[in-house]
Amino acid sequence: MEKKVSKSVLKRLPTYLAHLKSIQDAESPYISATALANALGMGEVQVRKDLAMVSDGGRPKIGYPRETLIADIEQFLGYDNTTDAILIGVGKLGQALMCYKGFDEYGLNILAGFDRHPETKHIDNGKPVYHLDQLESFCRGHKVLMGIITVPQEAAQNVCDMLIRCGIKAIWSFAPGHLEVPEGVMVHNENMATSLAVLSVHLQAQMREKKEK
Amino acid sequence: MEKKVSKSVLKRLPTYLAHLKSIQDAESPYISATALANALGMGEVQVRKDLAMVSDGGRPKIGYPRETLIADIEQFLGYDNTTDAILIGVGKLGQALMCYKGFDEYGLNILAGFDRHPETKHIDNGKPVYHLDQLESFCRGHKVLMGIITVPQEAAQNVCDMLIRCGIKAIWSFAPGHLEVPEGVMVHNENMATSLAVLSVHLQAQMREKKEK
DNA sequence: TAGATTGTTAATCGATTAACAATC
DNA sequence: TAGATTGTTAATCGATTAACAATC
Repeated sequence: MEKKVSKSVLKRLPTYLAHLKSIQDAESPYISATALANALGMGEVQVRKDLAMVSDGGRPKIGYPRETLIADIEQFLGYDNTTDAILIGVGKLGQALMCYKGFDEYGLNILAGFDRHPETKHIDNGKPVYHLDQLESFCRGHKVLMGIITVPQEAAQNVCDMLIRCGIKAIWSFAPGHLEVPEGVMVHNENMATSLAVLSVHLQAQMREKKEK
Repeated sequence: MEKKVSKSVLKRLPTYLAHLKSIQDAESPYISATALANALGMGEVQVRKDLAMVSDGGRPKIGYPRETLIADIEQFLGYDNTTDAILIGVGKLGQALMCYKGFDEYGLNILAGFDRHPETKHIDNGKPVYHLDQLESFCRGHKVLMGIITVPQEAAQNVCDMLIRCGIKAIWSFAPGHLEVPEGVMVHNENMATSLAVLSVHLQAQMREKKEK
């Protein structure tokens, strides 16, 4: 356990975690890699290997104790100690994210939103919205390391540069374009266009198939 | 051009497209794979190979005519003819997606939203919100093939089953869990948890590094 | 012609899958 | 013991990168 884990493994871990949590009231307190794989439609060898990366609680014939496995994955993903984040661009999407309660489970805590026109924005759950001018002092003061970008594409790189000046090390961007960042800063693009591309091409293939019959 | 394209290539295409569109007023009407690669921080061989999959307009020494390339990628991704979709679960996220104007560019058109309590929901841009009871007749009537799921995890599989009964072939889900679907139907999970996992692990590594110094 | 760029063919790398030994 | 399951080692597969020939 605790070896170097590739990005592909990393991306599968939350899926396991979600499933493990969803069956917490099951009969047995144990679950095998095989059972997990079947439930998620994945290869059992892959699941077993992935689990071996983050846990060492597996026992032949029995499987993994569910609670321990959940704890191991959460610890590995850093969900056990919360990450503070700020969000820039309090439009509809920004508001949706700020109000989403599920992030607690992932150890994410959005402290505040920032916007060019904070006075017109209101967040249902009472989280504050500040003017962009206050970004740097807030980030430094609260030692914030993660920034969420939900501004239009035109403003994204600009906002990104600001975040970097504020000491942000991880950026979660919902703007469709590429962002230029220095080394040591990680950007993850929540790329809706990518998802649509995959689905769109699938539908095209489907329709072509149908026609040919 | 028009060969079988792997998923990894598919996922990169929207990135190229976005960049190409963002520089439409550049001096030259041509762009080389090298230039694209540099702008996006990618390997130039990879970009060239990707482009070769969808276009045949590249000319040595000159590069690709930008407009043609854009058209080729859009055609390949099926962005040129619009896909009609419906959305289920008109909460904050659902509303944000229904109001997002950028989807036009990807050929996606969200016709309507469906909800268990449509009377309490209102969409800014006037798109209709219907009761779930009307889902099947609407989908059949409008020959809708794509469904977007923005309901809480507990309801997701249920809604998913409904969509399949309505003849939906592509599902874009924002619920965090795994969805069970029959063959021929594609699910794409917009998995926020995955993104967070990648960023979270990066931050952990960063902090560990800092401590060690 | 020389140089930049394309597209293809071969080599490398990494991730997935298969085979198998270990263990409860 | 027999069978299920783990974890590891080897084989396969696919995707990326490197090398090179073709072309404007």
